[in-house]
Amino acid sequence: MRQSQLFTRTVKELPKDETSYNAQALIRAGFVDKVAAGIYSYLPLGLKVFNKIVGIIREEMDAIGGQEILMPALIPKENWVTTNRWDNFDALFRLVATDKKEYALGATHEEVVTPLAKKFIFSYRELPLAVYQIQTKFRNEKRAKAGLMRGREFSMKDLYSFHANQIDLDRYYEMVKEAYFKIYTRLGLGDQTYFTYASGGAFSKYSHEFQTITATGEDNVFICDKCRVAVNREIIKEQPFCPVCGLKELREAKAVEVGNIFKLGDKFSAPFDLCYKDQEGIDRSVVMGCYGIGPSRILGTIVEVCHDEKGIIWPENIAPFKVHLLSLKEDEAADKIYQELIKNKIEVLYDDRDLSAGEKFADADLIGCPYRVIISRKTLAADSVELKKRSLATSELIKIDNLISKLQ
RNA sequence: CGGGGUGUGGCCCAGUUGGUCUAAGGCGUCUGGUUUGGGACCAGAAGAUCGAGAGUUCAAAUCUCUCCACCCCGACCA
Repeated sequence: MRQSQLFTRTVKELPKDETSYNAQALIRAGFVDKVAAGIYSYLPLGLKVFNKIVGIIREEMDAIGGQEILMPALIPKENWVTTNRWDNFDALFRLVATDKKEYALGATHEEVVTPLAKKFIFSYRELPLAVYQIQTKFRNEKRAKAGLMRGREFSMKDLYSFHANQIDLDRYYEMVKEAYFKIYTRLGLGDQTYFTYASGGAFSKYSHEFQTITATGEDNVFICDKCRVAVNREIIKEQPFCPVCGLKELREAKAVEVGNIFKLGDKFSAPFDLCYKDQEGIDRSVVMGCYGIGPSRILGTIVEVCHDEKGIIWPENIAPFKVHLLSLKEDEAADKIYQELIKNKIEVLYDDRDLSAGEKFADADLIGCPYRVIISRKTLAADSVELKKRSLATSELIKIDNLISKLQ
């Protein structure tokens, strides 16, 4: 992508009214645009990152047998009435159409997936089963805040699993847990993300969260460094202790919830009467689990975790481009290298704009591609380019002929 | 939802004891020129119903009322 053609540009001034780092950086760098409180547009750079996050999540869901579907955002009132949530779900966006029919925008999809499963699950032979979707959720949060961290419209991967019994749910639950760790590791959040014991909310008496440690997090957790697990402060009665080893000396930290997994049991299969026939021909309730990850919140979290005073430092797996190629008044040579990178399928943002070096450096630091390649009179005099990792302070001169192999 | 704060060209903002505001400056944009390894410089230009509505007044960005939006703290958060 030639930067001269890019839809967005960076801005120098911090956006007014945004104090969270992720909102400031993503808006300044042109990744997102705020439409209203908690409602954002994804611009070319931001959408590239978003799609990569979603791609990683999709691969790991497929790997544990999840089958991708897409359910509607517009959900009829009756579905919510069945589970008593039409009146009891505060954050539901309810709406009345001109023909007086009532709907709610999907805040979660148990009310759709359970009746859906009822159409295909009849026998123990069809279990277990897992379907997931990556979709936009709508929740009328009392207070949207912190950029992408808590929006009214946000993206969510929600996986739902269906089992013949609790034992099989427990088995699959562990598989999902492992898959989630793989996801966070691939997203570059592995080191600071903890499996966390939390309250079950309206679904069940307990649940597990994945919490990423960052100062801007909304949650407080107590970490056991020995077991690499955490406990959410919300379930602590008197003194915190590690639920795995019992240790009482735990480290307190701010964290953001980047995933949540629940054992639903028959909370939803019961009201929708989702049953199967077992080997004896007896009707039994399907046992369900649900598992969520918010790609939009993940995007904001990564920016909170991965940045310095100059801008974002994208983990390589999700960077909008692998390489930011800067031409310092040497467009002819830079054009050639740009074509060479494209030919070798290396994602490159090419700063071909007629701007001063300082501006190009500042933009490259702000946008945060993992590798910066500079072509100038100085480097060409040595048949070289300057290669610098965004995460490091040092740079090196390397021969143009060696650039591709160095980047592959 | 309770408390606090803020709304002025595309962006950041000055001005708010009513009067010389015909609204200043910076960024960005456009034109011309000089520059080119860390957000360069000179000259010129375009661009504003001062969040919206109502009111007070000879006179409102400035005062009053109502409403709206956004941010922060708290509560809530399936």
